[in-house]
Amino acid sequence: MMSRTPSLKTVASAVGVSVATVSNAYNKPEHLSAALRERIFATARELGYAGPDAAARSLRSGRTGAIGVLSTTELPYAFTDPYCATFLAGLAEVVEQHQNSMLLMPLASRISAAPAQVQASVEAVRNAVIDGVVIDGIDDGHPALEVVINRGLPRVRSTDDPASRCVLIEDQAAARQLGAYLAAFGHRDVALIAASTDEPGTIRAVADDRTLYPYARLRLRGLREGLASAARVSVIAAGPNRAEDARVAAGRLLRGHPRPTAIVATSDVFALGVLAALQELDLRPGLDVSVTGFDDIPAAAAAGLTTVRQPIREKGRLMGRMLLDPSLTEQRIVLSAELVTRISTGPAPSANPGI
Amino acid sequence: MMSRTPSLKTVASAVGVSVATVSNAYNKPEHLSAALRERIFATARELGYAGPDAAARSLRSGRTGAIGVLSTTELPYAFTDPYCATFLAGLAEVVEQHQNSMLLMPLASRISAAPAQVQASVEAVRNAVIDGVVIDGIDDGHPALEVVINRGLPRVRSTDDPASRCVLIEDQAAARQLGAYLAAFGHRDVALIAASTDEPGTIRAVADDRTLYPYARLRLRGLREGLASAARVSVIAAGPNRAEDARVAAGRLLRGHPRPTAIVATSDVFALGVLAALQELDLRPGLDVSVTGFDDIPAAAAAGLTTVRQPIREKGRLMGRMLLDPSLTEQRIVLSAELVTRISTGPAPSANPGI
DNA sequence: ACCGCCTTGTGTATCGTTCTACTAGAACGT
DNA sequence: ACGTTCTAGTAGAACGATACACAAGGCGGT
Repeated sequence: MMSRTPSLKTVASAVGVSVATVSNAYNKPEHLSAALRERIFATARELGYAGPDAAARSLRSGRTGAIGVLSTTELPYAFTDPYCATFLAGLAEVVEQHQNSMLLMPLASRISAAPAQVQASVEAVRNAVIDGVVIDGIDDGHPALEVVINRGLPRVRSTDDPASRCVLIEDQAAARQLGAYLAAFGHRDVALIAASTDEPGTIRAVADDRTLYPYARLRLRGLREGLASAARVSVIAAGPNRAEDARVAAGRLLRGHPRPTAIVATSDVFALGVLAALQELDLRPGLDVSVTGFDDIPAAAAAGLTTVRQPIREKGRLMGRMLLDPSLTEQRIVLSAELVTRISTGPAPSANPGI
Repeated sequence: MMSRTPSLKTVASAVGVSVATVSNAYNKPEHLSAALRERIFATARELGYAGPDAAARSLRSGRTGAIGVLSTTELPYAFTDPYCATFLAGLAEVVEQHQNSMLLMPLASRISAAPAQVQASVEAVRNAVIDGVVIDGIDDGHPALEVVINRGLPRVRSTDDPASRCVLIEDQAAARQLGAYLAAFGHRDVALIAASTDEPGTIRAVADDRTLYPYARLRLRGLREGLASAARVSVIAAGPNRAEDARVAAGRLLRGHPRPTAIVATSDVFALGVLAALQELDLRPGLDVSVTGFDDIPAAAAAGLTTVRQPIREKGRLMGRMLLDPSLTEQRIVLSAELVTRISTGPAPSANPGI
């Protein structure tokens, strides 16, 4: 009886009008008489026609009503990572206001490690039916980014790039301030626990910053500038942003000799792991060892963590607006970050009690 | 020079082969010689061709590589609400494994209140270029759900429905157990703070359960069954799931007379708000007033909250697999929930000290 | 020489819309 | 009567790919 799923044509011939008219009934209701429009909708309902096909409509009209999201945080962790969840929430506000949907695409950040996964994310971007992309923290040259550029999709990045519109947070400047603050407290031996594209669970000292996530890299640079020659910085790459990895990494650092007097983490999530490690060893944050984070997630205040506050949600909102709100024409917006000092930092312990 | 964005045809004529061959180069690389394939890719790169157009491909092939997500939790809160974030994380695991993307669509849960918003979400579902939909907690009859059904999209629901595949959690049974547990403790006057489709900030006593979210409704029913005739239940609808609203609602309840001996919340997020209200009034949870939640989010354990543990992440995973993994053929899966008793509950205070 | 089969590649119909340009007729002012 | 403008609707060409059936050539077996 029913010959496949009905299309515009089916409805058109059932009603006895042209396909264009049926199309207009859905898209320009004011361009045809109310009577006919109702007749069309009635027949459509009767035939079980659910409105114009989405793919065909996108193909012909060139619009899709969805924007893509590409983030360093791997999909399953995006929702539980406080930074990323806040960012997405800000973005979602704007997406909702503009009656769009958001397409989250899987992304392999670990370029070197998993070629098949990288290929998968390239495919995902290639096949994504979207009007534009918000790109949070992907390195220049990432194949998925290349596809976005090649496709000519409007894009907004959170990484400085003269070829793209972008929303930046003054990461590096804030980290510099943090470095100066620690230097003033007399810290001479600082360890940085940095998020990297290594497998979760990986913990290794690194000399260069190549495997670090872009944001971690900026923070390391800023920290070095702020500390200047006051302190030596050792860098531990500890996989993506999981508290557990930071706890283990900090445990090793704290048992090592000489013990760093300050541990800087590239995120609050990491810093909370560091605090856990201190507690296990009965060390007092701010007195025995200073600890700092980044982001100022809600849990940071509760833990008394010195950190750098960033307008994460606002960043999400602005990136969304750059894509969806034509009245926002800026090419490049810089948001400032702010050092928030709490009890987890203090003067470096004066001397090594062991000597 | 360059005549628009290049298409398959452009590349085909540049290389001197048919369009079908270029298409094959991308989709069935093994069906043509390596030499030719390379030549095609080289030319494509040269012309700035970014691979087959996503919309056209979806139209012709009928596949899109994305699944839709429809949730009662409004988009901006989806990421910060612990229940929803966990659910999405589980779903995302599976989506990533199957190399799909996920399309989050805005949804107005408040059917009655905002016709324009409802219309917007209907449009979003209509225009969504997806292969299937995961639907979490939407009521039968919601217009957006109707569109999904009409479009004939494969769907998985978390609400019992003989016409759809579904993954259920034994909400009601667990709530019944909770009711019996409270009854055994001698509670005679129980207040339920329930998530509703009211505006955030709304707090009102309700007689019927019509405005409650579907999950809240089930929990109320179970609770009533478990308490049976042992206690009277008053229901407060407190808007969507925000701790702050529950704090205010609980404050009113606790200052009222007679004061309920137990406050049941339809989620842990709510319950944490209730605990905050107790603290403000110097009341001791489990001694002066018993408090229970639902979900067993991480913060619940820390707060000593009696709650019902649900396999939220697993539910997300299973719903994803039902859509994407052909080897999972069940039509209906029921997951069990478990009562977790902690210090926030105890015997009802023996008598009203005022008398 | 002949058959079948594999490999590599080709034409072309088709997916279901929206867009552009156009028309028939009514309404209207002069 | 005539030109203009408006309304309600139409015809047919895109949009950019993939599916399907088929063809040319090489090659091995009998």
